[in-house]
Amino acid sequence: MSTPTTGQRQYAKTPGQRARILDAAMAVFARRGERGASLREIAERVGMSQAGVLHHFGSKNALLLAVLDRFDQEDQPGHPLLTIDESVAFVREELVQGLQRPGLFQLQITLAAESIDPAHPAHDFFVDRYRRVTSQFVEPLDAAAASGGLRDDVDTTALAHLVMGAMEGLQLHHALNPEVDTVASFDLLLDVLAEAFIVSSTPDQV
Amino acid sequence: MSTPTTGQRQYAKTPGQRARILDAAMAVFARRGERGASLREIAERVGMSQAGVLHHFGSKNALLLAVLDRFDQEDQPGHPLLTIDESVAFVREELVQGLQRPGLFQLQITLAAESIDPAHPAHDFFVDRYRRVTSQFVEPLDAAAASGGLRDDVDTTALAHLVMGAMEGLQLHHALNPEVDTVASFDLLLDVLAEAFIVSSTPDQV
DNA sequence: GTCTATATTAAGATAGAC
DNA sequence: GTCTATCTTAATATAGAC
Repeated sequence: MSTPTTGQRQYAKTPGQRARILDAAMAVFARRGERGASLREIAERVGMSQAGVLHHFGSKNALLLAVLDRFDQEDQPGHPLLTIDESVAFVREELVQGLQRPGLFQLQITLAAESIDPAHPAHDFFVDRYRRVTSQFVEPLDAAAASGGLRDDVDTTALAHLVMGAMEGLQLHHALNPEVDTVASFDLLLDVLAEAFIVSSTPDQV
Repeated sequence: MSTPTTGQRQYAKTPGQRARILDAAMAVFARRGERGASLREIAERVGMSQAGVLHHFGSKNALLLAVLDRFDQEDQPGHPLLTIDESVAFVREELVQGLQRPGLFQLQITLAAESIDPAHPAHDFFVDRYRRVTSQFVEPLDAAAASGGLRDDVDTTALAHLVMGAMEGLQLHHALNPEVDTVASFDLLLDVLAEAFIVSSTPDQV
């Protein structure tokens, strides 16, 4: 029963090829944006024709959605972020990783900025994504505030937006000027915030 | 001599029309990016044909450069920024203005992100721009550090990048989610930084 | 599955009338 | 100065052979 002869013939669309196309699409979208990227450039990277790429994904739009889907997974924390320490460690690690895999952040920034346009095919995705990521960050902050780990007069929402905004803005600057040390600036922010807002039994703890 | 009859006839290319086209181009580039914008959409806004627009600027690329030129001017401080207070007040005011003129910041973010691609026509402009804006910020910080207004163990470059990065990242988030209060988050940052690094004779001063 | 060939659409740019 | 008409190019997508 491994290859049914009845019913519609299921073309495997070999997962291997799909993955290779996704890799290439991710890189090209990251460099050129969705609007600047062409199926031909993606196809060229994979070593096939433009029609070959479309055979696997049907349309450029579907390919974009598949890329966003995978991006979302790669970007997900392995476990739920319950404490501030975990959240901070997670985003900081993302920043460090980003230095070695510039493609991931570049994809994020390039597509997110393009997506400001409500007519952009990834608009809804990014609107939703930022909502999710924000709450993922606000929740540990609120929990900490409730349990006394954080000064209780802090606007946790403003704080979460600040940290996320700084992270992304720094990445944008870094992409345009590699001299920008994203991690140094981000650590500066984390240190200052910790000093100002974290109520800690043992001092000097981030 | 107001209209010389000798020599090459100088078509005025009425400054009024040029300005109207620039306005429209700025708005459309801000919404769609350079790659997503079309001369036709710009022309439609002005109420003329695509060929009419090209008559005034020659090419889409030239139009883009004209837009960047004007953007740079509108964004320039009226006077040199000598102290930290002046610099901070200036960028904060920009942020506040940005809420009422979303087009300006949207232009900045959208084109800057597109420009990460070295092949983008505005790449050099933004690389240069970030260099300039950064030094405009680092200089007052260094001056303050030298004169004792700032703790002298601060990495002023990292600090400048942090402030600029936060500003832009917050704008990006705001563009995708209007609930993001850019000014609130930015003020949070400024307060915390001032508290941590500014050596002030009178306390509580930003 | 992958190719070549082609249909279709949309873009920037040019030519020439008015 | 502005228009219409057209050239040229490049893109997505489809059809059909292998």
